[in-house]
Amino acid sequence: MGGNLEKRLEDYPRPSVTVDVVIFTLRDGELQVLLIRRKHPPFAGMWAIPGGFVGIDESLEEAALRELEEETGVTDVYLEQLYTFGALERDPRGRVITVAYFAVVPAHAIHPRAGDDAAEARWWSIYSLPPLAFDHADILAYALQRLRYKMEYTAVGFELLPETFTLSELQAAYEVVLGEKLDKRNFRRKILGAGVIEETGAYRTGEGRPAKLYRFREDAVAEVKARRLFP
Amino acid sequence: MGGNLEKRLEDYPRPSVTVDVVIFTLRDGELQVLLIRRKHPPFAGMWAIPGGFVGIDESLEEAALRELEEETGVTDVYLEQLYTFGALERDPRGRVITVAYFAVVPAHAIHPRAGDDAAEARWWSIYSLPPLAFDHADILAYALQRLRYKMEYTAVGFELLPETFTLSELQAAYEVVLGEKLDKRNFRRKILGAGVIEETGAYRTGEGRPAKLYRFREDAVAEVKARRLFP
DNA sequence: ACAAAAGTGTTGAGAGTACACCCATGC
DNA sequence: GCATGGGTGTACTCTCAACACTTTTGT
Repeated sequence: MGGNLEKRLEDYPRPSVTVDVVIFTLRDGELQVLLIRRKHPPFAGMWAIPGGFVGIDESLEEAALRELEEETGVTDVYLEQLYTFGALERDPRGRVITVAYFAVVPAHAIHPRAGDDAAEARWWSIYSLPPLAFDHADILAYALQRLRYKMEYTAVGFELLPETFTLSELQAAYEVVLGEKLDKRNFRRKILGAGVIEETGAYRTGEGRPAKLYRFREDAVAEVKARRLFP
Repeated sequence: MGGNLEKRLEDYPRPSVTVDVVIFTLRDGELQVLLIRRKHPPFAGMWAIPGGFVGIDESLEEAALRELEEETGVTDVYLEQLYTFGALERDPRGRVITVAYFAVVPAHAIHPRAGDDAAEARWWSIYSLPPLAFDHADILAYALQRLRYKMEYTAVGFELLPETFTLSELQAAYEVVLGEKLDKRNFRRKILGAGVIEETGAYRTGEGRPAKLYRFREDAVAEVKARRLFP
């Protein structure tokens, strides 16, 4: 800001501020989101994106991480600010601005749990969502669009997988999120050529020929060299 | 949100919320931003990004448009939400969260004017900025990065120019923002091939051969067909 | 031996990049 | 007629996309 003040902060009416965290994972071969069922009005009994009020002594990111930890028990995952929604009538109780985040977590190592204010918490396929409270359908749609975009141009995809994985598993993850089939040879060439993964030396056995296991290289700079519309 | 409540909104401490608008234009062959000099503490006398408190009865976008109009007198320009900054100590007066926007305006048709709370308002080259109040240097750096990115993959560049322009003027605008020289023949081929501009039929005369004037085609869908990192 | 999944190369098309000269006007 | 900026084409390289068979294991 830089605005009008010789008045004090308290002289201006203040809105309430919340964070909402759209949590994505890969489960049962589908892209899924974690939703909670609201215990209290407004929209009691309806499904919603997990979130809550920003404490006066915590930053936005701290608030988002706290909500994420409360709902899933996980820390140290991919979290990114999405957008801030501030329409006047988005909350019937009054003026509430929400800062939306999105998180990408690996399906294993998660124990979703209902918070104090949630009657229930569960994963939903992005293709069969229930009606959502507030403007949460808009938020979710926007988050999904952003995730797909990020998947194409960055390395977020790896956040969906366990630490080691086979190339077929990686390809399947990309196919699910992007919603399209990919060519196996082209996929392998491109991923290996990008130099963002490395062999662990181990193999995964099962039906058919054993597959090499790979891991994501933390030091890899996943450069996005996209063709530009202009010049 | 979806959080904890049977309590009322008023039971939670509320932060103050502001909007800040980074306003870019092209002037004197340079990319410039509009800054205001603060009249009141904190940071009185220091330069800052224009902004102010969000009214309790206006949406975030309405607040940003209002600030933009107050500072420049322009309406109907490119405006996009940038990021929300919410670190605890960013404002010495207390807890203030700011939703940053960035705007791109054509240099003509602007009369910058100081608002009530600003002693002065003027354009600054992005290459020689004064020290800024609050965390405004961070906000500005982020806005610049986003503008450059958008320039490459979308048609925001046209927002910097008047309604009609020559291809050389357009190329110069791109070169200034991107900070690199572009090849004339390649630039022309690509722009014309994209089908986003059309001839007006008129010419601009001056020194040398007259240049065809073009206008941006409103109906043009500036498709961003970028090469993807993955697959 | 057979089922199942892993792994592997080549070719044609399209886009990007580099590069140098002629054209139309004003003075 | 000359200075000034406007306008034009071609060759090489690289990336993308399409496509089918061999290899290794478990049963």
